[in-house]
Order: sequence, then C-alpha cells, then structure tokens
Amino acid sequence: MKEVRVRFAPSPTGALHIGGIRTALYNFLLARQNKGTMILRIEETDQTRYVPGAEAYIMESLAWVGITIDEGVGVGGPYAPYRQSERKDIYKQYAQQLIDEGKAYYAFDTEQELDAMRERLKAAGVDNQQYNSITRMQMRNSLTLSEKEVKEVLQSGAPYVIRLKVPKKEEIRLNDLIRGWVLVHAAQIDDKVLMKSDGMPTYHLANVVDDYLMKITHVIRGEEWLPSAPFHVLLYKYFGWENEMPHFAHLPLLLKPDGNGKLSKRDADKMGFPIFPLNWKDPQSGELAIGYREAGYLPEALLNFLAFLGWNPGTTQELFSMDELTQAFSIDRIGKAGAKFDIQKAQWFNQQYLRAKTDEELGKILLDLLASQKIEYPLAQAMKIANVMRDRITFARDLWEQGRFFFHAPTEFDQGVVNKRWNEEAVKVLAAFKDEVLKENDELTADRAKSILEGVTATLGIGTGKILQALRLSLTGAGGGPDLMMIMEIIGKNEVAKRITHAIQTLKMKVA
RNA sequence: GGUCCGUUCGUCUAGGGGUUAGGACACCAGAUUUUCAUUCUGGUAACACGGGUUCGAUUCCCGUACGGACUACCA
Repeated sequence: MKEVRVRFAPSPTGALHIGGIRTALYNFLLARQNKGTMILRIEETDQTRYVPGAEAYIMESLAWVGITIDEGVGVGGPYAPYRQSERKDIYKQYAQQLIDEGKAYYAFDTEQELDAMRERLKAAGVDNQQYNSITRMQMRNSLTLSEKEVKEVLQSGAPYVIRLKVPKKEEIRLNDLIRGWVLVHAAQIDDKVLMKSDGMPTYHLANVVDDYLMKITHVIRGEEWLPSAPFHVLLYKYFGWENEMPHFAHLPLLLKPDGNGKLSKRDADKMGFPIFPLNWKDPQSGELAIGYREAGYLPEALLNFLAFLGWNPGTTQELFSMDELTQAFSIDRIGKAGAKFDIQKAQWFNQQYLRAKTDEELGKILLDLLASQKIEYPLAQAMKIANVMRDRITFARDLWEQGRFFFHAPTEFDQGVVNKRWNEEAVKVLAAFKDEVLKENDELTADRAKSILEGVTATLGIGTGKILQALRLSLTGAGGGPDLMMIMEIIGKNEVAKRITHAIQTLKMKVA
C-alpha cells in the first residue's frame, strides 16, 4: 500500500481556531495509524492578510496539544520549501504549462470591468454572475484579444491574472470519503483565478500543485472547501494527475452553541469560552484572547473533546488517550452534520483528566499556581491538598481558587451559615476544642482532631454534628468544602487555634 | 438569488426495514456524605414534515421545510 501522507495547511492570518486543531488532529490520527507522514504546510499566498507571529502560534499550538509534525515548516523535509510564498516559481511554471496547453488563459479585466459584468448579468436576470464559459467571451482576455494584442498588453507590464478555462459541458464527480459521490456540472463552476496579478497563486492552484508534488494521499479539510473541490478535481485532470489525485474528506463544521452558523470568535466571547488553543494577542488591535491552555484546560482533555465533535468510535468509551484515538480512529465514522460546540462537555472532559492525575502531579500543578501568588509551600502538603480537592475541581486553578483557605485565614464569613449555625453552644465547644488542640504535643492529624472534638462535645454534652458547620465556618469562612478533619491536619494546630480565636472575636457581636 | 452539503433527546451521538430507539454531557429526584462537592440509583427528553416503496419505515426513494457552506485577484 502507498504510504499515507497527509497535510495540515493553515493560513497564518491570525490565531489558529479550535476547528483547525480538530482538522489537524484528524490528519494526524490518520497518519499515525498508518505509520504515515504528517506534513505542515503554511499557505500564505495572500500577503495582505499575513499576520506576523501567526505561524509561530500555529506551531506552538500543535506542539501543546501533542500533534507532532514529521515534515514541513519548522522541521524541513524532502519537498521543501513548505511555505507557499517560497514556492512562487513552481506555481508560475505550472500555470504556464496550462496556458501553453490552452487550458488556462490570461485575463486583463479591471475590477471595475468585472463589477460591470456582474451588474449587467444581474440586471438581465441571470442567476449565475460568473466569469465562465459564456461570459469570458465578452471580457478582455487572451481568448478574445488577438495574439498580437495579448503580446502587447503583456509586454506593456499591465497587470493580468491567469484563469482556468473550465469546460462548458462536463460532469465533474468526486468521491468524498465522508459524503460519497458529489456531482457538479462544469457550467456551475467559474473560471477561477489561478495566478493573481501580484504573481502569487490562489489557494486553488497552490493547493493542488503542492499536494501533488508533496505526494499527499488524503486531503482532510473543512467542509467550506467542498464547493470548490470539483474545481480542484478538474485541475488534477488538466494536469494529467488523475491517478495521483488524493482522497478527499470534507469535515463537518463546528457550529456555534446557540442559534446557527459557523463557530466564531464572537460567539466564543459572548458565551465566555475560549476559541483559541493558546492566548493570542492581536498585533493589530492589541486585544488579548484567552486560550484553552491559559483557561486551565489540559491538552489531552481538549483533544479528546475535539475528537468527539464529528467522530465517535461506535462504542460507549469516551475517554481516549492520543494512542487510543490513533487505534480507534477511522474516517468512515466521521459524521456528516455540523456539530454544535458545547463547552460543558469540554469541562467534563477536563474534570475527568484532572481526576486521573496523581497526587504528585496535581500537587506540582498547585505549587506552580502558588508560585504565581508568591506563596512557598511544601510538596508533601500540596499533595494532601490535591488529594482532598481532586474530585471537586474542574480546572487546575480551582485548586487555588477553591482552596485559598489552606493558605490564608478567612477574612469574611458566610452570612447565611453564621445566622444558621453560629450560636453560644458552638462558641462554647469551639473555645474548648481550641484549648485542647493547643495542648497537643505532636502535629495534629485528621484522626486526632476528630477524637479531640468528640471528647470535647461529649464532655459538654453537645452533639458534634450541631457545631461542625460552625467549626468549618471559623476555619474556612464558608459552609461547604472538603473534609474538615483533613483541613485541620493540613493547616496545623496553631493555625486552627488562631482561626477559631479570630472567628469567636469577630462573630461575637452577631450572636447577641 | 444560485450551487452544493446536511437534519435522531436541549447538546454530542449510537442504531438501522419489525428495538421498551441505546450511551454521554446538561437538567431533575432519591440515597450516601452531619455541609458542599464526589459517588450511587432513578427520571424527564429525540427519529423535521408530506408523499411513496413495503405486510411493516425512524431506517430506502422523492418532494417540502429548516439549517449550513460556498458564491473574491481570501484562504
């Protein structure tokens, strides 16, 4: 069997969108599964849209989620260069070949002339206002001008483009791996521009030429390319590359969560979730967009989530590592319909992956979080916190945000709990408990804390359950949280005593 | 407008001529947890519509509706 060669070919016009990551992932999985090659090609044939930093961003994003590139920009390879701007001469040569063979032609029409043509057709009630087999004969191009005139215009240095001469009557068919046979009549395809007046190729030419030269076997890309795919097939035909033509697979789109339409940055902002893998600061506006990484998502969780948007293994298993995805992936299990983006499911995946981490892994993550708060803390303690917090968090940062009380005594107390649970009985127990705790010689363990507390309540003849909330309140300021005894073990006896004392003082007035 | 693509619970989806139409997220309820979260158990909830074909259609075919993509010298 032929070696599988796939490519991810983004355009560096800004940050890589989450949908792009999914496209890259599917390509990557197919490559890995078949021991093939994953290629990164940068398609920046439009200089006006080029954004500095976008290319580096793309590469960093792919690296972060664990999609490794075998060949292409950044790593090199036998078909270099992999940046389309550096392959200008190649495209020119192929465009010339089509001209020579009469399959393409020069067109000299100005923008105004093109507009005028569309207006004219529109006014005449023609649905299809295209530059095509009919209209091209009324325009200024090498088909309508004499050979001598064409030569003159070319020599005068006037701007021109090269267009493909699409046949009038022909049925173009393409067998999409996801959608099956797609038929299009050539009459519905326009004479697309192959070479722009600035000497750069359009996507269509560059894409086909590169895929052919780079021996690409599978083109997996977004559905937005489906309408132009027949045109690409035609190009392969014109070049005589039909036998080398890659398989096409047009992926369903990622849709916005509410309403309809393609998922956009605007929707993401509106709904409050990231759309880019990494933070992205727009060099034009200076605006910062938060990325999944910075929002606290684990790369493996994001990947797993994305993999399931449009694909599924056909079993009930949902948690897949990259290796497992590689095993299970198959193009024929990709769905046809667009998938609405549901951030809640992404959060669930993140939760699952967070839980699967060891105390040590999670403890270290907490230490990083603490470092940014300028808090130094022992790993052994951080691991204990990780252990009690694990099942309560969705994001790594919740370790800090929901566990502040481990590091700072509460400054405020939940009023609802105060009203309900803070009373004289509780104060009595707490004061006695504090005294007992301070008498301890050893470090306070959870078990020890519990027996001391039970001793105190037994002596005073008050039910332990009645004052537990008050104790929690005094230690954390809130009415909910992880196991209270463990909290005491982690913060230590002196801190326990200090906080109880402080709470009794602060809340005294409120009882009366 | 035109061309192309699509349509199973709110969402991601499985399934496929005869099923109690399955799972997951979310949601709701109960149990456990003296709290909260977790966990467990249970529950609400879907084949867009109309015609065919067929003994039988959610499944196949055709329409309609709805949605989407494309319709640039952008990718």
